[in-house]
Amino acid sequence: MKYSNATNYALHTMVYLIWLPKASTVGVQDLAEFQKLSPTYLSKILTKLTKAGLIESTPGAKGGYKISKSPKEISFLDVIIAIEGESNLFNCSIHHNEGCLIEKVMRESEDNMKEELSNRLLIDIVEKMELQKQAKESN
Amino acid sequence: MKYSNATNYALHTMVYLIWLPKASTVGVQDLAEFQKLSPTYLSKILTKLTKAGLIESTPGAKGGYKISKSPKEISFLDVIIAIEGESNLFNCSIHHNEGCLIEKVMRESEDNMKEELSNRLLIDIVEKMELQKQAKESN
DNA sequence: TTATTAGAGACAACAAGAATCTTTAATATC
DNA sequence: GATATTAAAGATTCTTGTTGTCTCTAATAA
Ligand code: SF4
Ligand code: SF4
Repeated sequence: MKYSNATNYALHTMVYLIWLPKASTVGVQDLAEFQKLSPTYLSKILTKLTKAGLIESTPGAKGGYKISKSPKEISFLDVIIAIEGESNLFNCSIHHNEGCLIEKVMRESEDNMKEELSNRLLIDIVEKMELQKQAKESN
Repeated sequence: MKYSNATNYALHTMVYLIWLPKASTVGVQDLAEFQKLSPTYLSKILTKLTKAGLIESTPGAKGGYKISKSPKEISFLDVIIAIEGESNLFNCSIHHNEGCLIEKVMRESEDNMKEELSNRLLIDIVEKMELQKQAKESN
């Protein structure tokens, strides 16, 4: 059990887009080159992010992607769900039993992780990165 | 991303073994029938649990499996690691960066889940199940 | 010695993920 | 309106890991 690579790529892309100057769009070509990925493959990941409302896309010349304005507060969980879907990690094999204690523990532990992931915003770590960068430059 | 079915089977088996009267062994045949599984397949799962030290196996006539005496306190996490291994959910694709903030968040959230899973003991839910059963019978 | 049971190995079936190629649709610019 | 540019969708292949079966070997109680 592990996250798909697509989730990894999506997180990197989102951080990059947030780090970018606002209102500037960037094409899938650049994003792919930045991560050493095939543009068509990354395109599918970006489409998922778009459908989840995390980024906006405009086709045509001078088009590309940019961060969706409305959610200035995009959490890690938002990105993960956009890629992995929102199904549970643990699902009962055969006879689903209402109020089962095994399931309860598994779900609760998963919720713990999701809780943490929903509280962590991408913008926070981007800001930290910029601080680190500034500190380095002032050396 | 989801738990493998093997983890599900392993959890059911462990709960069943703990629920069983102590020191009584049960063969893979019975355990497989109980879960509607092929014995040979379940056998592999049981071998993993044995190697992890969670259960003991004795071959030969009147042999079978029983819960390992020493750890009366087997956590959910123990079972999960025995099956899924102990690799991280999130691992960096290409250029691993020391002190990366993305990785940090992902690891911390995962640790949250594992923390919860390590605090939950199988024996606890077996005891709860027995209480539920008694309550039902006294009706 | 024999019946019984776990364990190991090879192997097939299947599903999901990763990745590429091709075609289509939308849009800014001229 | 024509054209260049760019996202989106579809089909398809490749790879990987899981699931499951079959067969053979090793250990052990009776
Ligand atoms: S986890 Fe509980 S509800 Fe799910 S299959 Fe097992 S016993 Fe049934
Ligand atoms: S998560 Fe961080 S350390 Fe890992 S590949 Fe991405 S940037 Fe590098």
